[in-house]
Amino acid sequence: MKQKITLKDIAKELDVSISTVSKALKNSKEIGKDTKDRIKAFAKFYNYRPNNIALSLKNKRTKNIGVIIPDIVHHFFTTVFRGIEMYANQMGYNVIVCISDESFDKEVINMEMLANGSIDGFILSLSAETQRRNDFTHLKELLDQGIPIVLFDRVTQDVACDKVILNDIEISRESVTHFIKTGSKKIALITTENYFNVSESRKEGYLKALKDNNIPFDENLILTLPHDLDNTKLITEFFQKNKIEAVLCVNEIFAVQCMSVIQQLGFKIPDEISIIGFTDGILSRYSSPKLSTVAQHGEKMGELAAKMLINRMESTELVEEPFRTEVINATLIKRGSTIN
Amino acid sequence: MKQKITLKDIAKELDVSISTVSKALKNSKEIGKDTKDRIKAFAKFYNYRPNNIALSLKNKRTKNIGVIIPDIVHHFFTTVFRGIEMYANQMGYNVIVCISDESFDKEVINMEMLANGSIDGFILSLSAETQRRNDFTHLKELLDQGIPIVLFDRVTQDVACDKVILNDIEISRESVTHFIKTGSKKIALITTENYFNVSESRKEGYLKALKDNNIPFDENLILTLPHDLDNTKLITEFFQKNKIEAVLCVNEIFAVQCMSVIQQLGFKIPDEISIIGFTDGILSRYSSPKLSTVAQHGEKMGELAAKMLINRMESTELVEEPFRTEVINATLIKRGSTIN
DNA sequence: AAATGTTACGAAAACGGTTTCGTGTTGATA
DNA sequence: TATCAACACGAAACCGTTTTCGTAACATTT
Repeated sequence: MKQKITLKDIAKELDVSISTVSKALKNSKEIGKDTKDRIKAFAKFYNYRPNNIALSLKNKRTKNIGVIIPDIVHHFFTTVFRGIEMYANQMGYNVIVCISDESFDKEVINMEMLANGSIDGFILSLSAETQRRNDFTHLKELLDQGIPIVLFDRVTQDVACDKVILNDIEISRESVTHFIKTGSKKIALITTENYFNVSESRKEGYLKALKDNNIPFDENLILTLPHDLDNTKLITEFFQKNKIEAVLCVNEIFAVQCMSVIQQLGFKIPDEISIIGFTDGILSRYSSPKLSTVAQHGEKMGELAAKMLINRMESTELVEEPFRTEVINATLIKRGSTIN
Repeated sequence: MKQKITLKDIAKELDVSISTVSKALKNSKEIGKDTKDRIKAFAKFYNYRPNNIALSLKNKRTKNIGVIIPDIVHHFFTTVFRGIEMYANQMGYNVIVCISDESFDKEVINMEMLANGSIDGFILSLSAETQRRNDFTHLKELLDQGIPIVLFDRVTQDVACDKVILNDIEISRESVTHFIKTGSKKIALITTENYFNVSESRKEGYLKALKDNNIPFDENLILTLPHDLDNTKLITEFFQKNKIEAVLCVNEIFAVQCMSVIQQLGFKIPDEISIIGFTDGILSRYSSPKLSTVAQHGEKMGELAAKMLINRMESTELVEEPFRTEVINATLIKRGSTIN
């Protein structure tokens, strides 16, 4: 077993001081040419690499970013993560991921663990439970300790930090408007319980589009589904009870479930019923017909979040720049489940 | 801004030495009761937490695990990762993820970065390019430096370390046997280019099942598809040219693409053509009919990998235990795309 | 009273780097 | 020849812990 070589080893071997070795390897002009050459050659031969931990301790920065996401087995978060990882890596940062699993406690514990020196900053999307409890003291404390945070997608107004969000209101307004333009009037919304601010925003856009086009709002055309269950029955009843011409779903799972039900009931997609979902994932792309959907550009979102965080971490300004909230523009991808 | 408090701060404030503080907080009986109480109270009040970096430097272990996966936007890897994260977290480890993006260079660079002190061990699945090049010197060097590695799924015999794999051969034999038992004879295999040892294994199981049942192997019934393209045309031709009664696909994307094509061509699933895919992901569960598929139990695989790694890292044995290769038993989930 | 043991704490080294400052040896200048 | 930079390098502090070892003060034993 070849042990990793340290400055001390090199120093001893070449009979110079540790500081000389350190300086030589950084090409300091304090050190004479021959000494430098000797040291460099030796270091290269033994494949010397400085110890990251020692550097972190000395420099008081780790070049690690902490990412906390509610769920990794989820297309949107996965793409955001990929965006973060790519940009961070490119900038010489590593990414430590923790999964909060939608739990407040896990979110808190993970963040506190990482905050004790393991990372220089956080990127996170709030867990469902955190949003429900509306308790953000853990975030505030970390910010207070000078650890920068960037929130994405599931954010809150209650903490002052950088944020990246989707223009949920606007894009769902646009989607519903598309339904209306293509002749639908009875437009349904299938959503989740509303402690998610994103569901809330999507509903807001839905209502706005109706209002803009003088279509009366019908409470019965909104279906709220629990997460992760087989909702086939509820959806079937929903479509049997109501004469629906178009439906906006807040995620792609609901959307494909709808498609199945609708086809089962004998309606033609998109001629009789149009569908738009959220998240341009694998389901949307491989369903038949292919699902029209709102692309959330997760990768772009992750990249932007990472960029904002790294910017702030590396900023040398004495006065802190004001916090920004950046908006990623979602786009409506029109495929086979809508009349285009 | 509240700066994090250190042992030194406490020592100065309470007018004792740093060592006394350290010992008091660890409840050492070297320290008198009152001193201990004073220090503990103070530490608690100021919410003292030891600095992870300093601990890492001192203890020569980081409690971090490096995970290198080829692609995160991929159901199987995502579930494996979740398994790793859950177990690691539970054991007090954090997880640093790097995405190799199927690139040899990224795999090498990322591993070397992390190996310089950032992590205590690796869990990885080889990138496609690494498998193609058959170059594993980076792995061997790290092992040689005493850094433990656990390979999962995409492994190689060329490096001596712990491994976790799926019983690919057996499960695809089982799947094809199921086709045969339910009356199919003309059984196709849709696979990827074979530098993936997993594809290779699945093909082997396929062949074995045919042989066991005295069904002659027909080269024409194997379709090799490039990755990530729209393969609809190729698949359509394939089904038009050959009279096929059942098809095994090495992933779920191929499987749903097949389903679409088959339905388009007017065949009934599963009555005229049966399908089995690999990966029990979102696609399989929400297709119609629901896809019969091979569940790879990624989470279990990840958990096992993490367990093996942590075991080895924490082992105090002087003689190293021999390397093990553990096999995760995949299961065939029979749903609507097969006759059951 | 001397020897010994116990208690309660501090000094210092160590982990692996970076960086500031000091200094002995040159060679050039006045 | 005395003075002074410039050069080339080393000593030591520092980052925040843990841990070994030393020791002053007091108590106990013989």
